[in-house]
Amino acid sequence: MSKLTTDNKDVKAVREVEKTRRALLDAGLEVFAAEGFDGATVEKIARRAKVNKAMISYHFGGKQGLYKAILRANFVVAVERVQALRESKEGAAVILKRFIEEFGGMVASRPTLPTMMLREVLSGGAHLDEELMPAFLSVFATVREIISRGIREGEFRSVNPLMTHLSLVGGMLFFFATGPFRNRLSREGFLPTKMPEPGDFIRHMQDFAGRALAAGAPQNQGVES
Amino acid sequence: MSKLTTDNKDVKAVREVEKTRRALLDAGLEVFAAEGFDGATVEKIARRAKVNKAMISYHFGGKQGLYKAILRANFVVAVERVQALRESKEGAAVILKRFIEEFGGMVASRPTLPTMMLREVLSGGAHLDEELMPAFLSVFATVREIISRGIREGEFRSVNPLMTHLSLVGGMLFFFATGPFRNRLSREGFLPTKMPEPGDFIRHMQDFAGRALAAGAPQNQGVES
DNA sequence: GTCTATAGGCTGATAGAC
DNA sequence: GTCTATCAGCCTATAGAC
Repeated sequence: MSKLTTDNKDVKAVREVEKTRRALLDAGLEVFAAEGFDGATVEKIARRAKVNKAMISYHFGGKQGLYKAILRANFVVAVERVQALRESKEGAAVILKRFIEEFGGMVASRPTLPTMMLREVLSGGAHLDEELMPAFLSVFATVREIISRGIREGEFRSVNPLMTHLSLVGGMLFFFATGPFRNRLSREGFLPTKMPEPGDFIRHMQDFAGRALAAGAPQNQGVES
Repeated sequence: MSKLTTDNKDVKAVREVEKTRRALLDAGLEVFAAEGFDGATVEKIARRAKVNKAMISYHFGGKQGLYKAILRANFVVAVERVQALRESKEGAAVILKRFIEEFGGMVASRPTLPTMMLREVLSGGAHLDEELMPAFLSVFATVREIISRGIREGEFRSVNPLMTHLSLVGGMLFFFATGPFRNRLSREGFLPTKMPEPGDFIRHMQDFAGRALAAGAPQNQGVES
């Protein structure tokens, strides 16, 4: 930041700085996900990051700045991974399965991300500015596009892409975001069932969506009302 | 509260009291849903209820007391409606459809309730004590029971009831809780599609789940990996 | 039961030393 | 870049008058 040229001393300094920035981004993701923007305190984040709390203002311009930086940093990778699916030449059904799998993989490395996304949507996107909103929406738009293409090409039956995408993404966000809650219930004996693993749910969702979207008349829907 | 016998003057007074209590419960539901427990302030709630903010402590023992009272008041009706489904003698497929419909109807009268439920789950049930937890869980348990019964009686294929219930309830909570966000997007021109009505989504979900759970092999799943 | 005024605690931000 | 000390603002809760 200080000079245009970079000597060895600067490199070392930059590395140190990046370390505290990274620590704050990681700790903030955890705490914001667990307690929400208002529930989280800068002191708790700093403590978890093992960094002085004044560093939050110094590096990110305050609590809100850190929050937005966290969203930005995590969305970038999410958007890139999903965007790649758009260019696949395979059938829509295959791409949809792969999207569900990608989503699960993304979550595996950052389990708290779906919680942040869900909180953000619940608040009406209160912290999404003109820069973040497009990235946020592009993930959703991709799903709708896959579905539309599947309908056009005859692989899927004629469903409403928006509602289908909402039930799909909603179900997945819910599953992953509520993991901690299920664990608590299991620990306290409220849920006797054995807990499903992320991989189990991925397969469940692929199967569930695949059958729900398959072209052709249903074989058995019980009763038609 | 003051006497065991009740004369006319008391009746009138009780009515007045119930009015402010009710106003606070209603206003609190809105504000807590929109901003979360930590984001909401007692002053904002009192202002919306057109009541003095000291009344929150007087009637509910504070912010937290009001919050729990809101959860309790709303869960009672939800649990009762869902519980009734449990005793139905009809087939599981029909009951499941009816549950989805009931859920939609419940939300129609209180659109902010799913948001509160979702926030509660995201926080790991931070505000659910020994009294509220069973009510909260009974709604979820009912869905699992319907699914299990459908499998046992051969109407549904052999799915994992917990994961199925999560994708179902998650999808619905997500749809209803994100209504305000979708409206914002639509207003700002980010979502060109026309907005789906609650009734549209109910039908979509009934169809979606019905096909996904139908017994028998799928007709077209694209590719089996 | 309702309202006003105020106490008391906590939180985010920053000035200034190193 | 990092840390300590401090401050100003906001928020919940309540004492006390009506």
